[in-house]
Amino acid sequence: MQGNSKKDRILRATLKLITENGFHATPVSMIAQEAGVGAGTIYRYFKSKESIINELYDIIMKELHEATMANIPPDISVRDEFYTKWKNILNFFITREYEGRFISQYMTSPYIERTVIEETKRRNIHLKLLIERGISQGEIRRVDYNTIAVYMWGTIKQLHYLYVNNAINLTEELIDDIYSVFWEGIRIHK
Amino acid sequence: MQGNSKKDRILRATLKLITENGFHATPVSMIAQEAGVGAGTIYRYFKSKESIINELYDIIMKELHEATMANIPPDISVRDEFYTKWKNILNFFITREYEGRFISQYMTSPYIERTVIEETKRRNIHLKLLIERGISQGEIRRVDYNTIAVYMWGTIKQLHYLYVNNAINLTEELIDDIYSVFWEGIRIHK
Amino acid sequence: MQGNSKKDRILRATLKLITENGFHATPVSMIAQEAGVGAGTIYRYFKSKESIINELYDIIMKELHEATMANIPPDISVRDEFYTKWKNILNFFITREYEGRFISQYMTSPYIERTVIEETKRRNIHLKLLIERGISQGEIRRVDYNTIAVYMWGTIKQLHYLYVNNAINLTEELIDDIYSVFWEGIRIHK
Amino acid sequence: MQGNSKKDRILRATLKLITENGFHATPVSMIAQEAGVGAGTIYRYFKSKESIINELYDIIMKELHEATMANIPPDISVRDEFYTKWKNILNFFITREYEGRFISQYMTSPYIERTVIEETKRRNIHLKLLIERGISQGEIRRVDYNTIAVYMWGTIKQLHYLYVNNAINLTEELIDDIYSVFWEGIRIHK
DNA sequence: GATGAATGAGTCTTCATTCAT
DNA sequence: AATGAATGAAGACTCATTCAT
Repeated sequence: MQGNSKKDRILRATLKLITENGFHATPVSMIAQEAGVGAGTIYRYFKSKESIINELYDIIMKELHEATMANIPPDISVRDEFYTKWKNILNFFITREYEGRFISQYMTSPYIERTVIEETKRRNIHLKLLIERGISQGEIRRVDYNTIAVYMWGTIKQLHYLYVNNAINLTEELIDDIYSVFWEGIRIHK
Repeated sequence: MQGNSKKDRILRATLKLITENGFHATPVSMIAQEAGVGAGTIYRYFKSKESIINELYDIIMKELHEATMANIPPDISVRDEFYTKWKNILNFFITREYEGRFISQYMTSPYIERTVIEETKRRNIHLKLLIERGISQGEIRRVDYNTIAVYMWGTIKQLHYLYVNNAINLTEELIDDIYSVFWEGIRIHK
Repeated sequence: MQGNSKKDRILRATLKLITENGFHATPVSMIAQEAGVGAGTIYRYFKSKESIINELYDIIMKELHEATMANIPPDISVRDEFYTKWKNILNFFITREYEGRFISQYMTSPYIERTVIEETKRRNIHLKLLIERGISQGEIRRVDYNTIAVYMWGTIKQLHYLYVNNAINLTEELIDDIYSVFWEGIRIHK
Repeated sequence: MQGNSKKDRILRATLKLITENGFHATPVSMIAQEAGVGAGTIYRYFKSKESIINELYDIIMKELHEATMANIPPDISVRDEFYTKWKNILNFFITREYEGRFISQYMTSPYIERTVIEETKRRNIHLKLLIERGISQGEIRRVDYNTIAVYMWGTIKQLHYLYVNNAINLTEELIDDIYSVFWEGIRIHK
């Protein structure tokens, strides 16, 4: 999606316009114009307007996954791995403006095919492993995988929601304050 | 909205259909049919299709607020007040199927007038007071209000998201497990 | 139409609103409100919205006719009768703002039943008699009745058109200048 | 507007239907059908239904102006220039059935943008020059420009009105009779 | 008689998608 | 492969008219 192929330009145009205006306020003709292609051309690369969204969602979720896994050396501690991954995801949402808002908007939308739920689960396996490692190493309490997932994603999505609606000032202090509750909540207090 | 007036029937029909199909996949004519009124009748009670949503959102947020404040005796402990309110909100999301999904979908939508953000802030004042009480009574750590807000809402919204997408089995154990992380994360470990 | 009966109030409201806004920009409900009656009440007095127009047209044309015949003593000269009647009509158009504009707007409209053409002809008989008298008395040239009619009405309607569109400044000089062309054009130059 | 382009066909269809039925009794779908195009196609060429009218009015007024100026050799006499132009305009109204009725109907309508009034004034400059020439050459009396304008247009519009309503039989005799009153009224009787 | 809430047919307009070039 | 003109189905909304009260 970083390239300059027609398909990439269509995807980027869709991401930008749909994030800014919403799905129904973005006609295909507008996407075509922003992408610098003919309206008909879009239908060479995508079956329908909806399918652009689905492909976009898939790409962005892959990118999010990659970003999540960055800076995790093989010998990283449980504590650091949790922190690094949480921060990786948060950074993705905050720094990649369009992508972050796009995920928020379309995660709950009826346009996204329901297969992505499965896909997401599959991509979260690394988290399951991390939890198991944390428990077996006596670093964290014996909490459910879903519990961790709820906290990892729930905090980030809510933070992001407040951020894009200008309801909060996103300082390092606040971010660390928020993370600390999560970590204090799951770690074993020795 | 529980009544049988035409207006109530329109609101209920809109809530159901829009939650199930989305705003743009729900023609006004369909709302009229579900409500058992003529299409034109809708415009006696609402300025536009969009304004139905806005009124609906307002009503539901009021109901959510009321539900949040239930079962809070004056002499309740900080610990119990946190738990009760969190459970109240979660219960509202889980048991009021349409209302919960509606809030999730439209919280981020462009249809909702931006004044509701302020309204929401205003309604959350009780949470601010609770936090202050918890801190002054030495029950919880000195955490930011926004941190608490992120956890209260973030966990519930994510739980709800997984629930309506059938990604989790919502047992009492899981719910308590999830809540415990929050509470362990903010309470002072004596 | 000067009275205070419901019917009169409906007619007056229609005249005002329709002249200012046009037929299609004036809903029946607006007429009802202006008249201070219920919308349904209008249908006790008129078969349809269109029929209000037709009745209105009929009333106004009668009033115009009466105004036309004012100040004509039995022994008036041909010259004075022409002048007085022309001025009478012009005055009606200019001083009765709504009525004048109403006639202009609806004379050519498809809402007016075509029977009024006959009615108008019938009402113009006095003009035919005047012409005949003028010719037999050697005051005016032997011109066709239709010619006179074209001038009487054409000049007034065009003057009125320019007047309501603020295209001219309607001074006594201009009015007399205009009339003089007509009179000089038909009188016998002795 | 004589061509066979889609735009021309839309303009011609609108002229015909709107003249026969009136603006509000002519749905866009009907125009599309008469023009042999899809309803949506109309909006490629015109911003709105109203804008078709405005463009139409502009085109027709240009054509009327051209027709008015026909057959006027540079050395034409004042008398002949008056007559030729008057006849040119009358012929346009009579022979171009739709155009004539369209002008009559929409000259006073609220759909026509008010800028056209100015445009019309501008186009009538040639008449001003003719009057000045007539006065300086001692051919016509010192009458106001507006007086002449009232007669030129007033007579034609009234004649046309009676003609399209079948109230008169438009013979050459009548036409000349009518014109003679105007000319006798303004010329200097030597 | 009077009302005005209710209706639903009818209108303009948008826009995803097609297809001739 | 690429285009963009053309389409027409579909949608929000208005309003003349009806009818139960």
